[in-house]
Amino acid sequence: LTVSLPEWTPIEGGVPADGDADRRHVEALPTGPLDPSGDRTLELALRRWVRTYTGLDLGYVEQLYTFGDRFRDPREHGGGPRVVSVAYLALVRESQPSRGLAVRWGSVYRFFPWEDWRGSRPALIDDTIAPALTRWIRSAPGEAARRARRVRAAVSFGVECGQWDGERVLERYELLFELGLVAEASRGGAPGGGAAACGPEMAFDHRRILATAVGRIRAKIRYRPVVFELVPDEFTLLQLQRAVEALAGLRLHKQNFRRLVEQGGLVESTGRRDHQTGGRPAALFRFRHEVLLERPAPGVGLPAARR
Amino acid sequence: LTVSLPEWTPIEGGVPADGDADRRHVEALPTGPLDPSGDRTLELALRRWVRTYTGLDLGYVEQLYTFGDRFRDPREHGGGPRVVSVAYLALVRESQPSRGLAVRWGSVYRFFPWEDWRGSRPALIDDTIAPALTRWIRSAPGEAARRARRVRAAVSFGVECGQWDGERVLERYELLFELGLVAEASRGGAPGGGAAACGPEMAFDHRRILATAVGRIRAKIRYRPVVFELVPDEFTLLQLQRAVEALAGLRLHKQNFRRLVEQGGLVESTGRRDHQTGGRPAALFRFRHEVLLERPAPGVGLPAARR
DNA sequence: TCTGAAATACTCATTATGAGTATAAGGAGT
DNA sequence: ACTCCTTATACTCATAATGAGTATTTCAGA
Repeated sequence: LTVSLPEWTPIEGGVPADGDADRRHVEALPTGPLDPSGDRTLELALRRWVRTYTGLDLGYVEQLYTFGDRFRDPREHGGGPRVVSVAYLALVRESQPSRGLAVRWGSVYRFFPWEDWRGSRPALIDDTIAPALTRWIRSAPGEAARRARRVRAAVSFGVECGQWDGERVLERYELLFELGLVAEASRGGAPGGGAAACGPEMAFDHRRILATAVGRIRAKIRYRPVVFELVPDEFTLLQLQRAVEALAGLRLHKQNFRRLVEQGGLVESTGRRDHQTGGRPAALFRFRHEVLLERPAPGVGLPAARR
Repeated sequence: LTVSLPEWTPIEGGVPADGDADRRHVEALPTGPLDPSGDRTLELALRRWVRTYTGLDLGYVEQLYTFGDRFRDPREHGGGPRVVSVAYLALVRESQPSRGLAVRWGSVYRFFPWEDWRGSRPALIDDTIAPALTRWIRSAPGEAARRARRVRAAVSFGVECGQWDGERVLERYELLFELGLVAEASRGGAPGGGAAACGPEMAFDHRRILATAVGRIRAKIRYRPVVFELVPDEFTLLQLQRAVEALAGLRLHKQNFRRLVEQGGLVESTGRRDHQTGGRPAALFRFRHEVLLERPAPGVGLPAARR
């Protein structure tokens, strides 16, 4: 699961001029201005922008969210205009932009180490986050506030009751922000100090945007067959499973995944096989587009929770 | 299921001046301008606007979608500015705005008669929509286009395979728009003529916005307990069911609904009973907030589809 | 006290899900 | 050719969730 990262720190409202090149580089999402008299729709404007600056022709695109808080661009403090950004989420197959113009791919989970449970429960949670949560709960003013904080910690991180809801990415990020555990928190007036305890800093509110995107795609995968945007036309079931796992941040039961996807009519065999697997060759499958006609919400059904 | 409708036709970017009062009234959603130097967040701006113009203090609010097509406000043709609207969806209990300042409630299904299956399969579908779809499919240029249209009709309206996906509200609206079956289609250059065959006209692209909202809330109800925003603090299970049915546009099996909501831990009895039911008095329930701690996605689980 | 109307309680078959065990089919090394 | 390692694939089985009923209870009002 990777995200496109420009080599330059984008300035909302424009691709940076050469004069900005020596500014401190902070990781950021690619952004660009909207030409009001330009494209017919926002989505077309986005596609054109991406084609221009990365050479990539986007396939699957969905509008994510519109971010319009005051001071999300700190230059607003100095009299700069209020910057409202309409964020889009695109799924692309390429591992590299076709003609990478100052853009590269980077792992999403580098910015959200606590979201990747594919190996095991991330150590960061027990080492850093849980103690900070406990302190935060204890330091609440009054019993009612303490209860509220306990509930919030439990819902977001599944402490105590042992539930982990993969889709609450944004809630977790915002809690960590308040706890001062993400680097950009010190900018916003929250109790800073934690510095880069939980992943590297991102420009402006871009980590919030990315958290929104991860949460959205994790939810979507359940009821729309969007994974297929991320695998080649022909794929083995394990490839498909790995893609789902990357999105969900979870390991899945291989046999059940196969049953789900095969008996659910999501894929059909091509008859060919892949011999690069290291073990028994795997059958190659393709997406069955007809499933869209048959079932209202054909997703890949992740396990509801982890205990 | 109702929607707030201003008595005036809103002008994007402002509450209408008195001079506009004699313009032709077209049904519309309430809209207002964003003061860039005003509220801290878009949501706060929305809440303040609604409080000012309707006296209503909104509870549940979620950002819906950002609409930014060119010419969605036709005055753009005459040199007007490009209007980008960030739409929000709010759920409110009141049946009337507290001090209804030129705003009233109206049924959503008046604008989407084909979406209400609570009684039975809407006659409009067989009488008007299905024949138009058939003509539209037949008139496609070439076999490939004809197949594509057949697929689209089948997915959206569940013709042939008999599947009805309640959440595809927007897809259906857009298809009817292309078919010229909604009144506002004639404005957009589509083959007009159908006039008000499928519900009354709405201003600008407001019916598209409303369709987006209905689709969104129908999806959301499955995995978040949002229905409770629409019923009193204490309610009978039938009241709750009626609220879900209004959103979903479907009749539900009463006994199974009870089982779902009761054994799912979504509600708890208050001990009191409602004697206004006409039959055996119904127990009054309240929402169990603790369920948010226990389950990751506590929705009300509608039946997947209708055959 | 009868009756209609709803609420509530059960039943039952079917399907979906989570977690395994067992077997098959390749490659690499001997 | 044989062994071993690795991955793919096929089954099994208990449990939970779902869809569709039937049966019973409890009220208000005639």
